[in-house]
Amino acid sequence: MATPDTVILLPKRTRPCTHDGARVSCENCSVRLNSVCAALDDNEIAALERIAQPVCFAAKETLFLEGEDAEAAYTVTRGAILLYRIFDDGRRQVVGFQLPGDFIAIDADKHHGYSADAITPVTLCRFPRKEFTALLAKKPNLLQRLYDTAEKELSEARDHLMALGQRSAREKLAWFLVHLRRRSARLDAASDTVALPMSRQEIADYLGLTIETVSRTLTALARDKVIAIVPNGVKVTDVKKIERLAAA
Amino acid sequence: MATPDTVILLPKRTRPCTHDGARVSCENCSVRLNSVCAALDDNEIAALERIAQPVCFAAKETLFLEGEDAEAAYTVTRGAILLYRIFDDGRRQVVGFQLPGDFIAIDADKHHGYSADAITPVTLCRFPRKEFTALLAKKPNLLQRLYDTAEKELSEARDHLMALGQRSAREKLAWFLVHLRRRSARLDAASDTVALPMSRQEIADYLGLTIETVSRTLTALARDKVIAIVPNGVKVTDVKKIERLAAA
DNA sequence: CGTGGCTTTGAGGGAGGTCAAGCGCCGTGG
DNA sequence: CCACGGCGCTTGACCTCCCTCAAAGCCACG
Repeated sequence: MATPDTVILLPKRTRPCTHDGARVSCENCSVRLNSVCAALDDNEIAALERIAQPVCFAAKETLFLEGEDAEAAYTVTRGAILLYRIFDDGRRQVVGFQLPGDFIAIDADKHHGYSADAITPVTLCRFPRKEFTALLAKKPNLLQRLYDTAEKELSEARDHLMALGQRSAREKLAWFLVHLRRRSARLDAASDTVALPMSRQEIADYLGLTIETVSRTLTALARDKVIAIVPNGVKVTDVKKIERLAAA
Repeated sequence: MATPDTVILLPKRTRPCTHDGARVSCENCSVRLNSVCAALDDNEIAALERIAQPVCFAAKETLFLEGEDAEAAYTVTRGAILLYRIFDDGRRQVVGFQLPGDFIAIDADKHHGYSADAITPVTLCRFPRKEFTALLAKKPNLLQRLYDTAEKELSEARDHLMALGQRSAREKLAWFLVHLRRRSARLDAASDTVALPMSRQEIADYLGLTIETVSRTLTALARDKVIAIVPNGVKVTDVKKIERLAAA
C-alpha cells in the first residue's frame, strides 16, 4: 500500500553507507546544534560518538515497521522520513515527518510504535539499543535531554491533534505549510520557498484529508495568491495571510 | 467559553485538601501500582513522599492554564481532569482525560503546554517543581520512569491522531468508549458499564465532532444494541461489535 | 413549580469524500 | 527522436456525512 509490494518481502536490514567503515564525527556533524546532541558536554558527545554508526537508506525504503523490535535509536542527518501507522483495512495515518536533527527514539516496551519509510535518500546516525541503553544509564544528562525531546514531541503531537480535530481543509494546509516552513528555517536560512519532499498522498494522510482535497486546496490557495506552486514545493507569497489562516 | 466567565477572573491557586496538613502516605495510596510510582524502590518512594502534598479541586475548577508557569507536577489520585487547548476564536481541542494514576508533567520549558480543568471533584498528589526537579537530578530511576511515561503518552497521542484523522463519527465514538473501558478496567474491576464523567461537549471536543453528532451517534449505537445509555455513562452490551468498530 | 443547563431530536445545507477522466512529466524502448 | 506507458497530480460531477440552526425534552436546584 504505502510501498511497492516487492519492498515488503525483502528483509530490511540497516545498511552502512557507501562511504562505509567511517566513524561518525560529531564535531563536523551538520545537525549537531539542532539535535538531541546539543546541550551535551564533550564527554557525553565523545561517548555517543563511540557507539554511533552512520547508515543510509534509499528513497522509499522501509527503515522499520510498527511492532518490530527496536534495534536502535537514530538521529536523522540528511533527508526526510515518514512515520505512520496503518489500519488493517489499509487506512494510513501519517504521524510525523522527521527531518535532519530529529530523533527516533526507542519505546519503553522496546518495540517501534510506528512504521518509518525513507521519503528521500536519507542518512542517519544509528545508536544500537544495547549500547545506547547502557550509556543512558550512565549519563543522566543524556536521559534528561531525551526526556525533553519526548516532551517537545508530545507538544507537537498536540498541535497536530488541534489541526486534525478543529481545522478546515484550508486551515490544515496553511498550518502544515507554516509549520514546515518554520522547521526548515531552523536548518537552512529562512526562505519563502518551502520544499515538499513528500507526496500529496502523504500530506493527505498526515492531515486526515484525501489527495483530491489537498490538491484542490493548494490550487485554491495559489489562486488566492497566498502561495505559488513550484516544483517540489511551494513559495509562500503572502506570509501574513497564511499565518493568520494557520493560527486561526 | 469552556468555563463560566467568573471562573476566569478568580486567581486559581492550588488549595490543600480539607483534611489538610496530612502528609501523603504512599503506602496506602490507591493508585500506587498504576502511577509513575510503580517500579520505584522504597528509597525513592520515601523521597517522593517527603515532597508530596495532597491537594483538592472542586468540579469545574481550573488547575492551570496553557502557558502559565508550571509550579508543580501531579499524580491524579481521585476524579477526572480535562486537558485542552483553545484557539483565539474559541474552538477547543481536548487533548486528554486524566484519570487516577495518570501523571501531569512539567514541560522542558517550564510552562504548561495545555490547560487543565477538574471535571469531577479531584484529589492529586502535588510535587512542587523545585523539589521535584532536584529529586529528579538525584534519582535517575525516577527520570527513567518519567521518560517511559512520556513515551506511553506519545503512543496514546498517536492513537488519538489515528482516530481524529481516519475514523468516522461512529468509529470515533466506539474507539473512545473501548479506550475508556480499558483504562477504567485497570483501576476498578472490569465492568461492562463505562462511567462518563465528562459532558457531551467535552467528548465532542475530544473527538473533533459536534455535540449533536456525539449525541446522535450514541443514540444510534444504542438503537443498534451495541451499547445502552445509562445515567453518567454507557453499558457496553455487544463487546465484540464495538471492538470491531473501534479497531477498524 | 419555575428556571437554566445539558441533552436529544429534527430539518436543511455545505465541506469534503468518492468516482472518473484528463493532464503533464519522465523514463523506456522502438 | 518520438511514441508509448506509467505515475503523480489536477479537475470535474456528484453524493454523503457531518455541521448548523432551531426547538423541545429532561433533570437538578432554588
